[in-house]
Amino acid sequence: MIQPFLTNIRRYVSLSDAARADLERIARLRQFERRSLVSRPGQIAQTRNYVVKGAFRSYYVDPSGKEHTIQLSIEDWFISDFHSYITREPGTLFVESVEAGTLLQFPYDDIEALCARHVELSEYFRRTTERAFAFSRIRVQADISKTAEERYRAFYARYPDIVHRMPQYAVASYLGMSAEFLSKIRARMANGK
Amino acid sequence: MIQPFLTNIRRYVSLSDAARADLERIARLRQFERRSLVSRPGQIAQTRNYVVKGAFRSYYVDPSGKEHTIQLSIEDWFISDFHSYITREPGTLFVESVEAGTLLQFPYDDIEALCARHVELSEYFRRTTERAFAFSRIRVQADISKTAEERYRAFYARYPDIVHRMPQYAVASYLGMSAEFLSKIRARMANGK
DNA sequence: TGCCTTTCTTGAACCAGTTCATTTTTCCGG
DNA sequence: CCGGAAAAATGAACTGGTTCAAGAAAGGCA
Repeated sequence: MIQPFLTNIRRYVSLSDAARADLERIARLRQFERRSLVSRPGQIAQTRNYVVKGAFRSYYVDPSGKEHTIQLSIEDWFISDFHSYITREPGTLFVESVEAGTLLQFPYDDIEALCARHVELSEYFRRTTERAFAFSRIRVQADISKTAEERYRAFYARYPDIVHRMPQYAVASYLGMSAEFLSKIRARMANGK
Repeated sequence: MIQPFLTNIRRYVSLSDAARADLERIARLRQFERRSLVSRPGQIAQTRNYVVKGAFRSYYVDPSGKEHTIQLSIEDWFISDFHSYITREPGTLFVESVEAGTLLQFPYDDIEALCARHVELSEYFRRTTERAFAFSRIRVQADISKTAEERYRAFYARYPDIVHRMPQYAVASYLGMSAEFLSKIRARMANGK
């Protein structure tokens, strides 16, 4: 079950047997039913979560009660309240399974200890986080001068599987528009384009 | 001149003499006049840039010619076209000095070699990037349900020095509003609040 | 110091996307 | 495979912020 994650790591660094054994020792495999909570606001996110199977999302409920989707993740991605995980402060996000699925969970303290012990793990997380950060910035930059329709089209073209597996209102709020407006965009697209 | 950067590093890891010496060897100190370019779209960002002195900003010029400020940095922060630096692809941002200032520049290949050689450097960049990523997400999340005026008030309360040192249109586009609208917000605030 | 370019201000018209309310469709659990 | 609840669609009224245009102030440099 840990194989896909090891494959992911090997795309960035070469993994020693010692590091692999240590990772297997700290990893916890956890199953989630459809629509169940991985973590909720107020709790400190204890683990980094790698998606082995399923579809997950994180969202923020603002003071007025509106939901804002922060992240959408399927197989071979991570999902968590990352700010809470990093700062060790109570979180602000709901993390939930959209479908039934499985997460590989890695506790914070264990990961920190392993990064200090194995350079390649430190390097793996350094590089992947640098990439994630760089790509999140490019995404913001690309979206900044797009209309809502252009954002949806671009997202659909790049991640059709995510669009199909997530509820439409989650996609809408991820793309920064109301559910109603996304519905109208889709209606427009279904007709004469 | 490299001292402030070393102090920054020591907030996260303990730095060996060997690593310190290696860092000093690869660092390049470079001066910039007011309003000069650090890098421009089309070029690959060759270095990580630490601000020793001055005020810098990066911005994107979209297809319609509109400027969007991506980052505002003063002393003890970094500034670069990070996506270009990480992916080694041609950049999309202008990086320029707002005031005369000095950057400490670290070439990509040298940093990669040093991170492989010294775990503490890998750990320093891993931790700081994780934090930067976590805080950038929290900022997006906090701003998502704020009006333009609330975003400006929050930014001004947290970074008054940045607001004073940067041109107002740069702050406006960093906060995702037009320069005209920020001007109106400030007029409103100057009057009966 | 004074000039000239850049930045900031102000006002009016406009619009992309929201909000609210209702109806229709989908889909899941029993 | 059916009943009910959640999700999606649709329409009408509205609004926070943009755009355009033009004048006032600021501030760097000769």
